[in-house]
Amino acid sequence: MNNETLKGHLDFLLLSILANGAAHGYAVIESLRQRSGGHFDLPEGTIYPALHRLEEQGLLKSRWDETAPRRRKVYSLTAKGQQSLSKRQAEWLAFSKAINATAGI
Amino acid sequence: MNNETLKGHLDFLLLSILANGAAHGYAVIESLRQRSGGHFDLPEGTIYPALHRLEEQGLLKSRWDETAPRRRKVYSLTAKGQQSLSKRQAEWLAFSKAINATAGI
DNA sequence: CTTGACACCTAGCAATACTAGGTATAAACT
DNA sequence: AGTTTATACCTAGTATTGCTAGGTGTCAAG
Repeated sequence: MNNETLKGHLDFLLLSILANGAAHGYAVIESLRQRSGGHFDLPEGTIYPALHRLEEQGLLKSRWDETAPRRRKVYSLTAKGQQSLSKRQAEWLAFSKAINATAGI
Repeated sequence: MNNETLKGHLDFLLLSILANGAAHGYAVIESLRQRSGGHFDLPEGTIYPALHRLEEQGLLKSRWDETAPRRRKVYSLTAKGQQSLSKRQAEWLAFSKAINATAGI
């Protein structure tokens, strides 16, 4: 909720969302909310800078969709982004396993 | 590893460790390493400030053990800490579930 | 014609794990 | 005897990052 638990995991979520197909920022927010069952209801000030970061790192690429009624910046995974996603998924599984083991769950 | 994935989850781990019995800081580091299967090999500069923070918040209490060959500051859970642990465990379960759902795992 | 949903953006804040340094004792090795 | 290693504590400063709080603009609905 209002704590810092998401830190370091947001990029993984964004890459996961975009692995299911290109999407613009606002739609990413909506997907995050729906697919997490309402758990991840994140403000724009969180998502947009994160998308910019990932693009700057070469994990995402974007294009402006001018055909839509409103201007939209559509993001999609690069090959490097796909690679990073696989790596991050493995890291997440190891991380959550380690937490569970440590916490005795 | 070297990323920020631990952020916001360390307190939960520390409370979990100390729920199994009082321990001093150096032993907590050792427990974290062992119980996580080597995944959490955390530097002292991470653990000591975190323990101080938790004590300041009233989740831990400490006493100096002078009987040991070297001086040791032994931490144990308070009632408030026990409560917080239960809450954090539920939050962790919800969080990891939400991540898995979002990532499609 | 104003409210709300859509759709983008950024400067600064707050929190936190970590780096890099420090002190000190006991055991083990050379 | 002297040096290294493991034990055991500490803190000032750094870097990253999610978020707050503001801003701009379009379009549909009331």
